[in-house]
Amino acid sequence: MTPLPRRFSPSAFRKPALEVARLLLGQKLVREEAGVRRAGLIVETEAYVGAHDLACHASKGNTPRTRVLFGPPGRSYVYLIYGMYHCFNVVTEPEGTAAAVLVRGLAPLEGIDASVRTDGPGRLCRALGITRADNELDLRGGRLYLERAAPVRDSDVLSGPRIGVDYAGEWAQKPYRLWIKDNPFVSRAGRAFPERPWSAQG
DNA sequence: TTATCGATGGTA
DNA sequence: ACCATCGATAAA
Repeated sequence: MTPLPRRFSPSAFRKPALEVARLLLGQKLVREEAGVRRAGLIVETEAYVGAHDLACHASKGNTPRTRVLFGPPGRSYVYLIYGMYHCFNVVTEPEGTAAAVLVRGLAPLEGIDASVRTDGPGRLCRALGITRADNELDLRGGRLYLERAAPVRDSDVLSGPRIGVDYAGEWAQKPYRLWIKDNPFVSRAGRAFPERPWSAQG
């Protein structure tokens, strides 16, 4: 038996963002720069399901910033938020369809000091050194990539509304935020909101 | 513990 | 003007 490839192929991401958001839970995000390797397990994600999703940046159209969302799956979408922080996404769906998964929480694995927090989309980018220079990267290789790691059971996955998208009307209420139950590296921002088991999600 | 507020700059 | 955030500070 040959071992399963640890890298994901782009076809793993050529599917609806909600499926990819589920797939990414328990997988490993790795950053290598100047011979330094930093990595963590993904414990919290959010799906931005397409241009019709008013919370998705692609709903503003194909612009210099959002063009990567309309491109092929399996690439990074990194943007600056509030002038100070970065958010890391994985582009999903076939080329021409714009969707992505935001990574919101990491459990530190390698090369991250214990005093550095990795819960929250801005903090995890800071911890790994992800910036806009990492936008539009093919996540199979190079200095930023995903690896197969720890499978997560459906019974350990919860879902709830996405954080910070109140402007998106009814889209703000959809349970497109997923996280690993009881994991300490899940941001606490969504705690006051209703949550439901992934198994009830369908 | 929760609530509020300012920092800071790309984007449209 | 807005923003897929964070950290400091205040109040309780």
